[in-house]
Amino acid sequence: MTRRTFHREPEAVRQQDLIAATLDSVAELGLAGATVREVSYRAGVTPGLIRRYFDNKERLVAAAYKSFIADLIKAAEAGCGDGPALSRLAGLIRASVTAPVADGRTLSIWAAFIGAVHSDPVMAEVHRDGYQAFRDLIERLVAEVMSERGVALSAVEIHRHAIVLNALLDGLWIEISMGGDDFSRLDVDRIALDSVATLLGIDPTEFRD
Amino acid sequence: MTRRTFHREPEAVRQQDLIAATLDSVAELGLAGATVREVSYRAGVTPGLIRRYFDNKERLVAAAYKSFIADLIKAAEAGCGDGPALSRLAGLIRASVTAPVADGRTLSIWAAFIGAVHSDPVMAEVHRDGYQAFRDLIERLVAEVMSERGVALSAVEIHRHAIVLNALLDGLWIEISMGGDDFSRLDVDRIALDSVATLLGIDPTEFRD
DNA sequence: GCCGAAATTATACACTTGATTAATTACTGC
DNA sequence: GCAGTAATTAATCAAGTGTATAATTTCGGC
Repeated sequence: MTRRTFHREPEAVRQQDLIAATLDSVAELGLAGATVREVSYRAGVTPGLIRRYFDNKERLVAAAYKSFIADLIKAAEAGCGDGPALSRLAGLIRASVTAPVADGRTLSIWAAFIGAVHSDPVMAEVHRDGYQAFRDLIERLVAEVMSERGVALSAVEIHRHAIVLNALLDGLWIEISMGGDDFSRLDVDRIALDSVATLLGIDPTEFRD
Repeated sequence: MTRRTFHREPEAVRQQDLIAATLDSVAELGLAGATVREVSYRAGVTPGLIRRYFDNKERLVAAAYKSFIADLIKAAEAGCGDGPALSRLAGLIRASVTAPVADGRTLSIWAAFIGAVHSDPVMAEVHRDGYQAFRDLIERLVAEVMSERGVALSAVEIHRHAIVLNALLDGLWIEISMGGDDFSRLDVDRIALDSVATLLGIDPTEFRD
């Protein structure tokens, strides 16, 4: 009747492991499948341990969602790189419609969490922050692109452009991640870039880099 | 110790009541909150009764989702009316960004269900069918609009337009339903119509009806 | 009016869930 | 090496879940 062996981990590592295990559970089994037991099993740990690192299961889930959103935005921003605003915007668009942002697992996790946003205030806050960050990023880029090209637009016009671009990218992201259609990566890039160019009144050939 | 009184209902009515109660529960409490007891309580009925009308709770939820999707598509199609293809497309767009299609409750229900699509095959099928129906509707309209205007496009070009339009409408629908921004209904209509017109290469003023 | 079939209720069961607590183990500082 | 502290396990609990079944009530046909 010997206990299972274990080894201690620094707090940050264990927390990260638990969050990763939570995201794995959510991706494969949905939010309802991310039980304390399932998560702890995937993390190679005992259920009781979760409570030492997260007050509630609710907190754990919220932390996982926060981490997920942060990674998503980080990946999108990384696609921007640096250089002229136009090519940064192109990079953002490409990143939004390509893995790892646009892929089945990411969509599954997003879909699972999004359902909890409405009924859980904590999740709602995390969601709102992340969403706004992405929209601000787009709006800033649009503004830079326009000023770079010497096109004078009012603040509301830029805002409107950001709304439309954001919607288009969201929609494309969902469509692509769902994988119903079978477009090659090249197609996806061109469709996204051409559409955004058209919406902004830019020559698509120039926009493709 | 007298039993509560009750009255019998025809099968179709009871089924519809249970589905409506399920959707209410899902809208307010999320999918996890739509327990057998909660649903039966809202339907003014006893938990056990559900089993007479639906084999599983899973079946009940799937039926609710199916009904929800059907109503959504019906509402979108109703916005089309009849007449020239261009005005039917305009009607579809308006319907997509206006209540009851675009509103908080609808989004909540959609979000709650969408999370279950990945892990539940039955839900996946319902989802796929509804999604494809909407995309086909758009594709057909685009084709008609183009032929109506004497613009010759290949099948793949029309398909691409449908993909982009669908994405844009989905994205706008989400944004509007979330209600983060505060645009008036007029703004919403104009933004959606102008964007679609631009994407299709149509003069926006002509498109607004 | 009453009888029988069908709908509905009431109750109970087995299971899973998140949470709690005490016992044990691994590791750090000396 | 050793002691003490903190992390981890193990075991248990109460609450809530979906499901099953028997007891009741409603209501249409006669």
